[in-house]
Amino acid sequence: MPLLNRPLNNRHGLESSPWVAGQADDLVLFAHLIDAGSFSAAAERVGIPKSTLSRRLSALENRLGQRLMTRSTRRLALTDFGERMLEHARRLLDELSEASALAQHEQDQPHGLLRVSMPPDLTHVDLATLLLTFASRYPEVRVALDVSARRVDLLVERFDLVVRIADHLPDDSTLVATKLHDMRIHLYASAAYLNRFGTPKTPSDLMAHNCLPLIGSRDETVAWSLSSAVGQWQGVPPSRLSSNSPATQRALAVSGLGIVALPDVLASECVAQSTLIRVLPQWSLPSMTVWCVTPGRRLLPLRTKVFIEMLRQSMTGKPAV
Amino acid sequence: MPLLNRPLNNRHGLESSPWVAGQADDLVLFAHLIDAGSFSAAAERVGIPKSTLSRRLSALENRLGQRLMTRSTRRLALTDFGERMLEHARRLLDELSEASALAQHEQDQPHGLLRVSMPPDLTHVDLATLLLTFASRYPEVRVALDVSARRVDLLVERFDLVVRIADHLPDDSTLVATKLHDMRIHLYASAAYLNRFGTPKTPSDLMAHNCLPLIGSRDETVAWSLSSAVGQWQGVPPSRLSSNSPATQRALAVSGLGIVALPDVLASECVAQSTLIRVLPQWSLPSMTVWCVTPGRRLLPLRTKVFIEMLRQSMTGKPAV
DNA sequence: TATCATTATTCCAAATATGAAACAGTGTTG
DNA sequence: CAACACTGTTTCATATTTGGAATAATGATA
Repeated sequence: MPLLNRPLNNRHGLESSPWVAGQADDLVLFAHLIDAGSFSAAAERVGIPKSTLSRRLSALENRLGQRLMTRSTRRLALTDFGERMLEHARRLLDELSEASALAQHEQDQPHGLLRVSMPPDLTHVDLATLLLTFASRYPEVRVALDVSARRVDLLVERFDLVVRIADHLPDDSTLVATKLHDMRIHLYASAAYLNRFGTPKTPSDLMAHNCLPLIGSRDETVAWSLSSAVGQWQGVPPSRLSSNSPATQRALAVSGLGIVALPDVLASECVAQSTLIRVLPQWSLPSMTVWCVTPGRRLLPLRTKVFIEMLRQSMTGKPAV
Repeated sequence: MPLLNRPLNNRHGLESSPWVAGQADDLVLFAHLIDAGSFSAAAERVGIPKSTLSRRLSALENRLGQRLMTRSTRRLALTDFGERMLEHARRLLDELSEASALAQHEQDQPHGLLRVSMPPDLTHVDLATLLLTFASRYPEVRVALDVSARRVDLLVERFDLVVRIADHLPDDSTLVATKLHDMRIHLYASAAYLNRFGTPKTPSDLMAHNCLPLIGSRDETVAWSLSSAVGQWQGVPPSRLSSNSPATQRALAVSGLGIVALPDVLASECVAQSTLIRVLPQWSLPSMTVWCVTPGRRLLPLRTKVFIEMLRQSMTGKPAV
């Protein structure tokens, strides 16, 4: 082991004392022992057998090179060395308790700063209401919401949660993608458009229509894959206008510019207002999935868990799986 | 388990957080990890394989219920929870370092208060010189010397060291008696006495002399058991004066009041000055042993070890066995 | 003074943690 | 842009630690 290129950024400037396995734990046990007054009492309080407690304190004394206390079977008397060591042990115990309390509180009550990134296309989620409800239900959580189409880096920007929309997400080793919602996608057009250009009866009829396809990340026009109980059809829809924003597509379709593929949730409002009409109602496109990307599935901050749950409910109307 | 009579003398008034094995240690490891900047560096600095470090930090996070940091293979980024936890972890590490430093210093340099109890009979040890030398050689040690004949309780009075004189010491499980020195005991009288009453030629002649026997703890006169190459003799010496203090006995003998049994070390000075003369020089009494009683043989404070060594040398002129 | 209730320690099979090497993934470099 | 150097994690035989029962020992009690 080269001593020369040893890292020098020690916080204390001094060579740090060598790590000894169990040292901190045993000192804490020592504090517990003295507080309890006897090995038996301390063992019970702490929840370990007294044999273990006895062995570990002997080991501690051996490592320290001195006795911490003189033990008769009936009485424990601190050595003066033990008395001085006890001060440190007590501070260790206190600090440990505070740390545990912090972890406990952290698990009990969601709080802290929740950093979320969302694509702008997620317009069918009523963000305003969602955030308002969230804020009133979890007053200790502040939310930093980033709405952008860019592919943010969860790690360097410290996001707790990134919402993505895609049919399939590349598997990342450190990140975990959870399915939030499956968006059923169907074709829609405005009544004005259909009156003018006619209503397609079969998928192949689409080739004679104006379509408003989604364009992918590399400007390629994505083909439409239609499927129904009858069979499948695939083709690149003829288009003169395309967009990478479903919200924009919807607006274009409402204006009567063509046939568009939209998630039901995004279209439902327009359908209710009759500004859009479903086209080829027996046929549907492959559903898109709303993903929720987090750093690891387990051990998420509580604020993240409750936010995800609220998102899921607002999108599906149902509680978690 | 009865919850009712649970001990209530918890220092915090609160129910103490449950003990988790390894928790304190792992938090310290966490502090080391962040200080080092990476698992590999921390593992090397701390002296454990990185696999162990990785496993233990995962376990810690599981117990805490949250991630402390997001790890890509190239970068470690603290969670904000981790950031808050780090404060506690750092304080734990600092406290542990101070405790280790205390133990280290304690082993390097004898210091502290040395509590010694001695019987007053140990007059042949030049205590003044001994203590003076000790004080100058180990300036960080203060000495509390208790000179008394009473049988002090090492444990409750917190003595580091009790010197006892006896032929045999009862075995105590928690205490340890080390042999410091064997005192040869012979008979002595003053020239004036021998001139007046004659010099005994055989042990039985003693029965016609004035003897100054030692009296035991219950005022019983202790019989003299004489032994020589020729044989053995035992008898209760006739006496009109007795004492429980060898120093007093010696003074009485010097004054010509009778024949006394004295350790050689106690008599040698008087013999050199011819104030005492050895009687029945072929015969000797069972030797008495100077014992050194300590709480346990190993893990004594350094001050105790060095004091015992100095005591041994001052009594025998030789270093330790 | 002898007995008793309770204490700390020791023993050893069973559970647990360890660590060298293999693995899988990431940012950098020529 | 591909090979590289180094990262954190996993694997699995090995070594260590654990804990229930037995032991040894003490102070209080009758």
